[in-house]
Amino acid sequence: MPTERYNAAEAEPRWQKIWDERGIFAARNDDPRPKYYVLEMFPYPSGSLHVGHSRNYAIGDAIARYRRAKGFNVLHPMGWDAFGLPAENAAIERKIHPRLWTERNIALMKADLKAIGISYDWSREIATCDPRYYKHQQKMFLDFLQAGLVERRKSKVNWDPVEQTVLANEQVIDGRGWRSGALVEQRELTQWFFKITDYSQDLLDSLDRLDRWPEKVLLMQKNWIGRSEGLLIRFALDERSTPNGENELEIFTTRADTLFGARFMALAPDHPLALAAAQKNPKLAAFIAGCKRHGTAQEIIDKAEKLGFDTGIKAIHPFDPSWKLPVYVANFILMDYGTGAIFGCPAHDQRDLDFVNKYRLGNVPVVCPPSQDAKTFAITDTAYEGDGRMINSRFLDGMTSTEAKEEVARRLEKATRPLAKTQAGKATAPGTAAAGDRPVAERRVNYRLRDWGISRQRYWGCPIPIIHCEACGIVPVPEQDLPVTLPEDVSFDRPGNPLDHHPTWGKVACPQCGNKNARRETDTMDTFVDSSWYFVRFTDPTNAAAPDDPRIANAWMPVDIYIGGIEHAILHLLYSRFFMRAMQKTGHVGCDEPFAGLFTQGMVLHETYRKADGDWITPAEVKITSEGERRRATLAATGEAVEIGPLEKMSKSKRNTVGIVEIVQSYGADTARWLVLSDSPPDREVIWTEQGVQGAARFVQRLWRLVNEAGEIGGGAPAERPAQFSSAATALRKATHQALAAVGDDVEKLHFNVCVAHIHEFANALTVAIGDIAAQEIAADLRWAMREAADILVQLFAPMMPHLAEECWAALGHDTLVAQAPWPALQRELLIEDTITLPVQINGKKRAEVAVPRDAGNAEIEAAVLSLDAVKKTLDGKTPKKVIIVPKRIVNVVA
RNA sequence: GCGGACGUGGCGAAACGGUAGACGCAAGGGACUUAAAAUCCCUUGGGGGAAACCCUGUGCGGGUUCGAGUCCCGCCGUCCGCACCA
Repeated sequence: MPTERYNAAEAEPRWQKIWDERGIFAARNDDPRPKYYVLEMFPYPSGSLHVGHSRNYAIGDAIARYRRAKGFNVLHPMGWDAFGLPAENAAIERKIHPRLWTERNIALMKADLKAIGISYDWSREIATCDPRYYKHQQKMFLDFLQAGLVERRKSKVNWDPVEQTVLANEQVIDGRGWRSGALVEQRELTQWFFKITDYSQDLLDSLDRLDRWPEKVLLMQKNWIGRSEGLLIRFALDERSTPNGENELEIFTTRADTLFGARFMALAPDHPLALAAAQKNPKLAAFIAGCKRHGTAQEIIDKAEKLGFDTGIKAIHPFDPSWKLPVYVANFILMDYGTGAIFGCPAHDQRDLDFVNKYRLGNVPVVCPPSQDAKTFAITDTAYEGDGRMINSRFLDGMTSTEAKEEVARRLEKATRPLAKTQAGKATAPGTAAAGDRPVAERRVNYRLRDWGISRQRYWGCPIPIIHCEACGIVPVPEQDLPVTLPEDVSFDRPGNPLDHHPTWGKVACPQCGNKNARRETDTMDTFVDSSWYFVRFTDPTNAAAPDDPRIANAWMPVDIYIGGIEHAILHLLYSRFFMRAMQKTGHVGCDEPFAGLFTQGMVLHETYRKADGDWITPAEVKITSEGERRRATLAATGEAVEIGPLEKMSKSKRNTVGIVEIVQSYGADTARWLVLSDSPPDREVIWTEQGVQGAARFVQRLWRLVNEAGEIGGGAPAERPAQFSSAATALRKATHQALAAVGDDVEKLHFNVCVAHIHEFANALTVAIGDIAAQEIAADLRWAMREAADILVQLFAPMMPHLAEECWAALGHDTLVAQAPWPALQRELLIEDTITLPVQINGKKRAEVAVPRDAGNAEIEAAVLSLDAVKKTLDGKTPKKVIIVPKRIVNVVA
């Protein structure tokens, strides 16, 4: 039968149009079937898509289509993370308005997503730069403010003096602004914060409930939150030595056991006591200024020498009033962790040891490692940071480190000292001032997690709905005035925030007192805010009155499977988890975890190509020739030699991308989708090669031929399932149902590469079956089995190659859509064999096989095994020591 | 520095503690073609053998087990995350 080649370029748009016209991917909120919410991280609309981007959409779509077939009411929406800096950069570089640039990119990328046939419910499309979206974000900001989850306070930021804007840490490269190249300054700015630290413990504890998240991500979040238990200790200061009579210094430590090894105290350069001392000591002031100049680049921190400055202040040891400790300002103490002050125990902390060795302060070991003799144990240039027995520690001697920590805490909790006259360092227990005496120490849990600063001095973001009034202070924009929309007429011809320069936008009357000279907040929100709740908005995307309808949101949420890159393992996912809690607290939703399941897909890699002059060349411009094992690349247009470079993640900068449009036009979307799902486990990297594309394209054609051949044989089959099947028909049916069982299992586990292998196996089996019967008269039962095989084969690959599947489905005579067909019912009885073949091991090495009835007892199996020639030969008449029979798996004879 | 993951043919990879290398790619041989493409068949971890088969093999060294790619301990290597976090 001459079957024409499958023409993807013609067929794919035709089926996309039919899906679209029939609206079959629209999810209804009132559908009674069980829900399944599958979501791929929405993209930033940077331009057009390349096949590297397509992988997470291909994964998500395979899941969505499979779940639909399994009878779920599937929500599979898509939108645009549309605010952000690149739009402003485009405005500066190309003189195009950020909104126009963004809208144009959305149109381009939407066309790409449609061209690969992802089954989205486009009726729910949202863009975060749409006032109909950010209006609700502003409302929630105000709700959070009222609920005490938003704070305004001073904070240190990286300030680019040329761009006149705040830079994120990752925008600071070697201490310079990534665009301007200007030396970045540390500045104090008043910023808005979301109080994510209110939820530190909850965000940590709840990780245990996220049993469908990758371990790696859970661990990264746990480390990021960074809980540590310790002791907050109030050291008395010798008032005669302090600049303004300060008499107390609070420190945080996790190693209270090493208190008798203390040699010095150290303050962060921006600690209040350090600043107070600097006022009276110009040399100290100069030292502090020097510390601030150092950037935050990791290389610098790594190699930076531990530097300190002796303030002359003396601290008094909590267990010995006569023991005075010098107070230094040191460059390695961070103001925003703990209290910004420490006691230094050099013998048991490497940084402290480096410090004392520089300033010759000496050390006293107080923890003796189990393997060492207390009498001779000494520390020179490597601190011992492990556990052991206490030495040189008075009443702690002989205890373990753990016991000593507990003993110190117990004693210092009971000890009290009068309330500080002048507090040095952070206040710790507000409201206890009236009580008079306070304990010298408190047990304290500290977290690495910091509050989330959301202020950005940018135009293209969600305006913060606040008005500053000289009389009333901070005034929320009244709800009826929301949204606060961005002005259209802005210019980007000078540095800084265009909203600041706008002649009229910032001027507004105070909603409370009517003061005409009030001013709008000109900071906009971090774009991570936009992406922290969009998944809720998808449940009710056109709701004009509220961010969502809690009844609808609660029915859909949480997202059942969220698919995206590992690069979002911390910030986006942590912020979203916080935001759900804040939305729950303010009555917008009823659950706290947004994503029940998470899947982080691997990158798509491609070779890189470079000309002699160093310019990167795109794969499309390169011609590859092979001479035996060697591959050679030339520039197709000129024949110029091109160097083949290493595999890299597809990226614009290395130009090693393959565009969606070009691949869809030359091979079809299904080929591309198949390739990115087939070669590697989806959480690992996959390599895009021309051979891979050709292989996938060949398989597309092979499936098309195979289905047509099987369909022709199955064409004359009876509608009803025959009562009896011949052995050939039964064998085919077994192969069919084995494939069905395996593929279903693979998709559930998201093992798409194994799933692909099983489809290949089934295709191979079907090819053999067709070859075996081609010449014979074909009985009705075999025809029926062949049609069943063809139908199921098509349904198995339909989630991954949906267009080809529709074309095949139609060719098989169906007048329905395979996208709407229920998943085939598995006939388990076909998976059960009457006789099973067990491998037989002798002393753990496979030596033979034995065929036994499925329900054979152990005695019967043992007898069969012992009668095997290979076994008899080894045993040589002796009785085996043991025969291990693992039911339906293996037999091991121990000789 | 701290934390984690991984290490299997020429390559991408499979393998509930139970027959290591499924499936694909590449390579080689063959069929069909005037020829090419497409398609189909065969071979392909290493070593031995005419063959049946045998030996060996999952980074290295130990251990647990009837049985280890898989579990435990110690090395070596690669990758990732965090990082002056007291």
